[in-house]
Amino acid sequence: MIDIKLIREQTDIVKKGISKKKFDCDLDLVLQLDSKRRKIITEVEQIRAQQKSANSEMAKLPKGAPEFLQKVKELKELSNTFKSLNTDQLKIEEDWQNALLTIPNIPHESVPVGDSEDDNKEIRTWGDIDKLVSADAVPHYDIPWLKNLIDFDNGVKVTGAGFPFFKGDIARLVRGLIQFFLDEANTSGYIEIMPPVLVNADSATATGQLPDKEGQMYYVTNDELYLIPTAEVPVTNLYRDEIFKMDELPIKHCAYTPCFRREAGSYGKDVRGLNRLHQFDKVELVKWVHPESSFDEQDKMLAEIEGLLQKLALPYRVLLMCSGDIGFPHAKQYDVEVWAGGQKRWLEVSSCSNFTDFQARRANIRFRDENNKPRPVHTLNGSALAIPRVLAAIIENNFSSENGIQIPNELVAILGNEYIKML
RNA sequence: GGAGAGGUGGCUGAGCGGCUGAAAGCGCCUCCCUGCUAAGGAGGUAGGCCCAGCAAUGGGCCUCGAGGGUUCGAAUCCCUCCCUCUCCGCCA
Repeated sequence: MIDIKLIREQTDIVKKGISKKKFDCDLDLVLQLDSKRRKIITEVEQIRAQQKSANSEMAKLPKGAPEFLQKVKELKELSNTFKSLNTDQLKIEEDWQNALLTIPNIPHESVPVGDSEDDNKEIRTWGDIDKLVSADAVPHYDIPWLKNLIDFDNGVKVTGAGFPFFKGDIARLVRGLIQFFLDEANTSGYIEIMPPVLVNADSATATGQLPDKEGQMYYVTNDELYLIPTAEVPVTNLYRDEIFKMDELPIKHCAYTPCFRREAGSYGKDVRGLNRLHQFDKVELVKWVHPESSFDEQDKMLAEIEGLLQKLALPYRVLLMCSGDIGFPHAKQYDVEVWAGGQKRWLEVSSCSNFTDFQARRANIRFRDENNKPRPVHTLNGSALAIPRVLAAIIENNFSSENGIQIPNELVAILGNEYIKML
């Protein structure tokens, strides 16, 4: 969430910031509830202070003495006043909190203003689409013999649409990609984590999935747990309620997890084959950094992500997302899209985001600054990378009807074979 | 899943209705002493919120797993939930 003091003291800046995003929220309501809240807190505290001092006077009197009983009577009245005021206070604070939770993060000044994905800014491309991509390229879902190795039909039977089985060399390739991405992250100094894939509502709220994306997560009603849509959720929450020493920052973690997304309402042409699954594998990078360095740290992370695609020789482009297209908790976001030569389109394989202090405030993750005072850290994360679309790009870009699919050099060392042959 | 025990500050652990935001010890920080180290001495060491102030800071309120309840008053009594430990059962 945004610092309430910032909302109070620099209302115009905050208002201007959130108006660049596309989320419905009512800043005036927050401010109105905030002043009601502060007013009632002052009243309640006055009563409380009276109660406390009368109480300690009474404690010195002999029990049952007339003066004692007199005090009890006096305190009874104070107590009743307190209780009714306190009820009002709790209600106001709850409303205030809920209103505040619906306010999105403010976009950074470097974020282009825009309404939709059409306003995103392409900041660079890498690789030669004609040179790096096979001339035989076809969409991966149009390669008949691959249906045995990427088995959607049995996925439908066993679970439902969007839950394929990977088999044989494709299963091995998926495993190889996970290992390659984790190894690269380790080399860059990210400590590896294997987190739980179910989280509670507190965790989902802290990272911003709740209340914003409630309907996008699978929910286990019996135990009131959510299946994670990304490793970001459990990994960021690892340090919920922690206070770091300044010299402990930056903290860097990587994690592989399956990710679960209901993708409600996103039917259409983009969902074919591997392009959009309900369950997919992803390696995620998460960093906790000093507020002053977070945008530099974000650029470093982006470079690490790009390095992965370069090593796999997959052409890609980097987009700087516009204010209307970045997420609820985001201050700045880059998307990295790989070229899928068969479909002849870009597929998003990574999102590299700076949440500034927005998540840290919700999750109560802080560090001690120069004056030893706790302050929220900045949190960042980035996919490195989402596997199925990388897989799609490898299949499509490296395909030849003669040799099958050529495995990128970096993965040959892990998997042993250079090609996935036609069955 | 069943039976019992328990959840207090960075840690160990006392308190079991008012004088306890919390004894004592450990750890950590500052200072003193000291040829160095060790030992010793003095003090300090949770977080949040509200008010005043440009700020340093000061005043107040809240927090003893979470949420309810009893009471003028709860870390302390009662209820519900969560978690940990021990034993039994079950099981990768």
